[in-house]
Amino acid sequence: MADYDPRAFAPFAVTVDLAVFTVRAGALHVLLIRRGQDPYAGAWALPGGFVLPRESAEQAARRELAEETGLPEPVVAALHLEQLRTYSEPDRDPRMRVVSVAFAALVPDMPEPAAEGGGDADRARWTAVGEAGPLAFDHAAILADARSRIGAKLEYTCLATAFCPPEFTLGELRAVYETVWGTALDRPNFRRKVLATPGFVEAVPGAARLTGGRGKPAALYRAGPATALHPPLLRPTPPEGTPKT
Amino acid sequence: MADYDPRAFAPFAVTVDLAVFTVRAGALHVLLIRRGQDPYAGAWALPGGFVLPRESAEQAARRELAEETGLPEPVVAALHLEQLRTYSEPDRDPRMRVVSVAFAALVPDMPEPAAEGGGDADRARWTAVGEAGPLAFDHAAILADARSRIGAKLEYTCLATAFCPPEFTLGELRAVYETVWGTALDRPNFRRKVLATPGFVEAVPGAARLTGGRGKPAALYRAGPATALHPPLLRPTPPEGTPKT
DNA sequence: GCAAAAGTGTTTAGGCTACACCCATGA
DNA sequence: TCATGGGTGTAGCCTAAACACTTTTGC
Repeated sequence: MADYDPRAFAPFAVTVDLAVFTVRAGALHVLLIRRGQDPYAGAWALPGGFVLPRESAEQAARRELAEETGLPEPVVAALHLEQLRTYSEPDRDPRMRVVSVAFAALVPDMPEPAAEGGGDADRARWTAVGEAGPLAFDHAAILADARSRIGAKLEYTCLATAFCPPEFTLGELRAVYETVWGTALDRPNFRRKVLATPGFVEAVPGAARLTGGRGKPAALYRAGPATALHPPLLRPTPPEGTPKT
Repeated sequence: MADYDPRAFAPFAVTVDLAVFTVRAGALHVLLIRRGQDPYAGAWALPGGFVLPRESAEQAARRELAEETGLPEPVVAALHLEQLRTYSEPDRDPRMRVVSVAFAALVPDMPEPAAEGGGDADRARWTAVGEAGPLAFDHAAILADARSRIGAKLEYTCLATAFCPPEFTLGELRAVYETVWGTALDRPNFRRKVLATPGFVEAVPGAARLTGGRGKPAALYRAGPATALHPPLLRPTPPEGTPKT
C-alpha cells in the first residue's frame, strides 16, 4: 500500500457475512437470521458481525458461525470456509461506512440451529435458496455470488463431500451435485468418475446402508485426502451466462 | 451482518493493493513501487493506497492504478480488474489495524511508467516475477496468490487477450500462455483451439505482421466478445500443488 | 539455401455420453 | 412381483495430443 497519511485515515467498520449452505430434502438451503433492529428490522439477513480488533476476518467468520449455528468449536475450526469477495460500496449500509468480507461455508445437514445455539441461534433458520424473500442490505447479491461460486467449485474440487455426513453413499454425493447444479446426472457415469479420481472418496470396508428404504443397500464412503479434481467434473450444459469468479 | 453496537466498532483502515501484471520480453512482470517511508523504507511494495470515504474498493483500485501507471483514465476504466481476496491478519501492518482488499490487473506491455506518470509513478518499476526480492508487508503472499489466480483463469476465460495490444498475432497470444504457465504449447493445437472458440478472437481482415523479423508474416486478430472459455484450455501438466482460489 | 515461424493435415488414444442390463431390497 | 435405487458393461462420438508437412519471410 502507499505511504501513510494519518489524515487520510477514514473510519471504516469491517464486518464478515456468511453464506452457510447445506443440502436438505433435495434442495440447497442457506442459513438466515431474522434481524431484530433497524434498519431492515424483521427482515432476513445472512449471519455475520464485526471483526474484532485482534482477529482476522476468517477468525471472525468462524466465531460468528459457531455462535449462530451452535456447532461445537472443533467442528467449526475444521470445516471448509471460503472467502468469496469483499463488498465495499459506500452506501451498502444506510448508517455508516461498512466494508464486509463475505465467506461461504458448506456443512452437512443438521438439526435446526435453534436447539442448542448460545447466541443468536434462536433467530436462525435454514431456508431453501430461491424461497428466500428479499434480504437485508446487499445480502441477496452476496448470496447469489456465493451460490454461483459453490456451483463452479464443485466442478474442479472435491468440495461436495463437505455437504455430506462423515460416511455417505455415492447416491448421496450425487444428490449434492444434482441439487446444487439443478440438473440430473447419469448414475453409472457419475460413479465411475468419482471412483476414478484418486483420493476423492475412500470405501468404508464392509459397510453398507439402506438409503431410501427401497432399493439395494449402497456401499459407504468417506471423504478422501484429495482436494482438486483432475480432470474436472463438468456440468452437463455449460453455464453460459454464469461468469466464474 | 449482525445488529449494530456502536461500542463494538473498532477503527480499521481499509486499503487496496494491486498486482498489475504484464508480459514483457518473455517473462511475467509485475509493477512494484519503492517505498519512501518507514516501515519498509526503501523496500519494494505493490502499489495501492487508502480507500476514500465515498468510493468503493474497486474505484480506489482504478484511481491508484491511474496515478501510478500514468495510463489515461478511459483505458484504466475499461481494463480488467479482478478482486483477489482480502488480507486482514491483525499484525500485517506494524503500526495499526489495516485491512487490505487485493486486486489483480492485466495490462499489455507498455513503456516504463516513469515517463508520464503524475503521482508516485517515478518510483514505479516493472519487475520480473521471481526476480522480485523480498517485498514489504505481506505483499509477497499477495503476489503469489495473484500469480496462481491469473494462471488458473487463463484456463477457462478469454483473459489472455488483456495482456496483448489491440491487434495481436496468435504467436503473441500463445506466448502469453507459455510465459504465465511456464510451459511450451503445441502451436498447431493451440491455434485450432483458439479459433474453434467462438468470440475468443476475431480476424482483422487483410492485415498481417512480421513478428520476430524472421518467419512468415502472421495474421492479426482482435479480442472477441467472449469472456468464458468452453471447453477450457488446460495446462499440459495438472497444477498439482497449486490450489485454485 | 537455410533457419525460423506461420499455417494445414492426419493419425491415434482416452474420455465422456448414452444406453442396456443385472442385483438386492421393501412393499 | 413390482418399483426403486445400487452397481456393471459396452458401443460410439468427440476431443485433444503428437507429429509430419507446406508456406513465406530474413539472412
